[in-house]
Amino acid sequence: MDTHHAADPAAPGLAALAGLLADETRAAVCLALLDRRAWTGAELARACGVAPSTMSEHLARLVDGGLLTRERQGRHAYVRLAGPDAARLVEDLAARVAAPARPAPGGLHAHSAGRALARGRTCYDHLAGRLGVAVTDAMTVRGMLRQDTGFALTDDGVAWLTDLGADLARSASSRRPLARSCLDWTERRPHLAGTAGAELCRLVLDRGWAARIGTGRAVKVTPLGARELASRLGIPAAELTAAEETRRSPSA
Amino acid sequence: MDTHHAADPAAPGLAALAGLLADETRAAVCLALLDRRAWTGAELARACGVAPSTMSEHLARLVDGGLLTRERQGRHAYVRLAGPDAARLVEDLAARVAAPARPAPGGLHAHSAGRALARGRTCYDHLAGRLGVAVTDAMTVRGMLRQDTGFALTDDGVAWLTDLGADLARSASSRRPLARSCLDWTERRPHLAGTAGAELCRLVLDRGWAARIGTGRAVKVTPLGARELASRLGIPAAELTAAEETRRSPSA
DNA sequence: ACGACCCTTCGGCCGCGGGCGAACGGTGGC
DNA sequence: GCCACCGTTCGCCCGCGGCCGAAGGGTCGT
Repeated sequence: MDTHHAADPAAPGLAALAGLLADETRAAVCLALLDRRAWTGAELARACGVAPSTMSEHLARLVDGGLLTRERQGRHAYVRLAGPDAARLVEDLAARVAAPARPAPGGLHAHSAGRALARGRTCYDHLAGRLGVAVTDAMTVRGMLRQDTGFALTDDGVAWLTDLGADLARSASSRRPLARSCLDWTERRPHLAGTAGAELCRLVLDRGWAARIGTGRAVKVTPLGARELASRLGIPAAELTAAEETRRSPSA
Repeated sequence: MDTHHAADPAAPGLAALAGLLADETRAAVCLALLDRRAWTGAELARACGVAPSTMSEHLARLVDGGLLTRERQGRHAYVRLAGPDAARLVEDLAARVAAPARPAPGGLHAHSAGRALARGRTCYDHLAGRLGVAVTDAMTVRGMLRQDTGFALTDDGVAWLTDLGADLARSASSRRPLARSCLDWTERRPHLAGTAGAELCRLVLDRGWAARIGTGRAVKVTPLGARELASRLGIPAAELTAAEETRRSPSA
């Protein structure tokens, strides 16, 4: 008989899950896929600097582990994060590790792409960066979001989003929470995620209040969006455009 | 020059963090340490079925990675989870993997220790198991906790906990949230965590409303505790003792 | 039909790291 | 002072797995 000691039965599963992200290339893949787009193996191989065959094996492991899904279209095989749950796992772990204490001028975000990402981006399916944090802060100040005793929309917040045209019943069948906090890795501050965050992001992009920059995660508030959001949130439009690199305090 | 591609700079850190839990022995260590006690290396080595020298190396890696802290006392070196953040990381990952679809009779929790753990236990510093879920559900029904639009205590909930003697200002200086949701790995349902959950757990144990069974994580509601909690939560005491194995629906 | 392209499989290489036992130092009990 | 015990370090073995290039199969464009 094998000496099977009283170790927690969940240990093998936990180790297997962690093992999926324990490789630098696979971690880079999951981070890249946070943009919610479907990538081909060749694209990912190029982005990570490994051979297509190597990437193929990594993707097979990630798909097999349930983190990614693959959909074949003709001669292409697109891969994307399996869903909000998988995205959240990657976000959570990444947020815990990315501690660029201070994005000093000349430092990490000196290049324009980095600055654009810091200004505003999507975090899988919701808004992040200074844009996401600014909207979240404004909603908190206006009593739509309660962050002092947890993280939940108020009735006012639900009404505001519904007025805006958000379909908050969407995918309510799943156990995904309506509102949850997601820690921003540039701002180190929480912003709105969950189905409400996803709906808000969808609305903002659909109406042209913000637009994607290029093909990545970066988004930019449009003049129309700055006007509309600022008036509906009761804040100066400058807080949303945030052209300058100043940091604001949360204004408790 | 090396071919440094545009892979996310956070990838190495993410891989390193995941790598800490990507080994079965280290995963078992972290799960064992969820009981919030300080273990010696020898104890952990015995529990995991590896040599003391092997365990020593694992612990060194975990301490170095910031997940564990070590405190020396005489010829012993005690190790414990570094704090609520580290505990949360382990909890989150473990909850995502432990999917014992149905604790059928004769199945996973057939033995008495497993049944005791399913009834009630601590999850690092807050209550979990059917006990934790029952209290959380009761608080939700009584309007002390709002789960429909996120997860936050209501003003009533804050007052109820304060009346009970909870010191909710404790460690408010840190960024730890007052209330957050923690997914239970036996019940697959959320229960109260965060500083409020920790305070509630501390109160319940201090007043003898529940007592630890043996030296592990399992806790048992005392008759006094069943009376007190039931009357303060406005539910039948049977919901807390939960001697039988029935499952209740959340009663939205 | 042919070539181009994408993905996958396979064999081979190599380094990382988890495992052990032996040896060493530090602490406390006798 | 001696021994017992705990923890750590070291050398060693070995297997897993990340990496590549070569080869094969599938799909589309021409």
